[in-house]
Amino acid sequence: MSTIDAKKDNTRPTGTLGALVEAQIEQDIVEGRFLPGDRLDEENLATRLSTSRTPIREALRKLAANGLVTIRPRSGATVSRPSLALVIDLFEVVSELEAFAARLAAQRATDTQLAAIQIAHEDCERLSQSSDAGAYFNANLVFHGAIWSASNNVMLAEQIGTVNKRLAPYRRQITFHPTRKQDSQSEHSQIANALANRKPDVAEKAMRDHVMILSDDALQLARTLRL
Amino acid sequence: MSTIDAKKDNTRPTGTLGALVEAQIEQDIVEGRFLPGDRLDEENLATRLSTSRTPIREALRKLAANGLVTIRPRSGATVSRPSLALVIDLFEVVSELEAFAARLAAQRATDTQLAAIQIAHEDCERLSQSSDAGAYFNANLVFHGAIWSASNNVMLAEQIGTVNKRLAPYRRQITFHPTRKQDSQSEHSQIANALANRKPDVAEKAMRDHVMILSDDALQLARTLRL
DNA sequence: TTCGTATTTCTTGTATACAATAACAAAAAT
DNA sequence: ATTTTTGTTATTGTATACAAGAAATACGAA
Repeated sequence: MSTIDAKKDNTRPTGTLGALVEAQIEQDIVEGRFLPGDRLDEENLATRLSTSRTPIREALRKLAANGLVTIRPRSGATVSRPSLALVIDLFEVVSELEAFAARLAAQRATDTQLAAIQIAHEDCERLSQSSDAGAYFNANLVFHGAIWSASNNVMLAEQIGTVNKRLAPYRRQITFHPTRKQDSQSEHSQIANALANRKPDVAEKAMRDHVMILSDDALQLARTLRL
Repeated sequence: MSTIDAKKDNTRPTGTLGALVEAQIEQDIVEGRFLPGDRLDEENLATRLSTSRTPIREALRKLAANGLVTIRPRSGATVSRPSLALVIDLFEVVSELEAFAARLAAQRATDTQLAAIQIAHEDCERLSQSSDAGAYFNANLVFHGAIWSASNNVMLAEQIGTVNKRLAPYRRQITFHPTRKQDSQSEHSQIANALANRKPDVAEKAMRDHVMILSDDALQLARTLRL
């Protein structure tokens, strides 16, 4: 995610310590080193990142505003653990947003952007054969991110990024399953095709279906894994 | 907004001072007492709200995460003043989200929820005649909020709320214009009708058109007013 | 043993002190 | 007069100290 997600945040990425701390904790959550429900002890984090509690607190508050962290007053912060109902809602929202991004991309993407999508798609194809699950996961993100970006709507891309971070733990699980990779790639092909031919309706529907299938599988997996 | 927007935030509304401060500043921005571009001096706010800088800073960081405030490192916080391009993008996103909410509401709203929408619509009708612009603005929010809520997707309602807060200064301007009220009400009628008859496609399209018209007018007004 | 209660400890919330840097102003040079 | 440079001021960023409350533990009673 880090590569494509150079989102123009409202606080410059570099410069202040708090921003670095925030980025660090966010990465730890999104990349699965902190799991949903994990306690985020301020002093603990402060010593681990060798700062005081102040930047930690500010980072945690910002992450809470984005939904990645849940703060119970006077009782501490934990990695958010949304109920199944909320996860379903989040997937529903993101499928609609990504579908809209696909539609816009079909209408507005520059040829360069379309080419980037195509390349990302081919990378996915290639890596779907390989055994490097992590690499495939990243390539997958690049493909989706190329489409968000090609929508040429900055706020839309930002929103999708935010929601997806909250879903990262669940998306991760499913993308790593080998059986899903096959189907996923064929769905990607349909999307890439529709975009290349600039068919907004087709692209939108293909993307919505793709994310909804992903959602169903992720939720089923989450249930069996008692996640 | 405050009435319908009892959103289940990740930090309890009451209890901590920081949360109160945040709510206060957010209100000041959304309700137009702080304008886009206004400087938000920490010490200033601290004395005005009779606390120390610490809760102020935490509140500002959270508001920045939601996009309402922009923080330039070592240079202070201001009320966000998105470029015209970004405002267009935001309207595009919110029109799609609200359209989706209308679709879901047509599919899933309980009869009680549909009744609430109907009542909110009638309140709008009544107040559109009156000269109390503020009251009409609020009734308008209640109508829209009733639909978000009737989508029965908590995350969708939350997202729409967040984006709308960022657009509040622009939406405010246009809703207050008398000529717009007429058209707006007829559009509301179409939406309310589609929902009452549970026609998802019609409701979705009516809502999207409604918000897009609002967007166009708001942007045109913003241009003439050099907002 | 188990439940309830009181006490203790530990973590968070708030205030303040200090350090660093950006904005501002004044002065000098072109 | 304008621009550059330098010094001053003011505001933010970070660390720490203290207060208040929640969680954990130990103790006592049933």
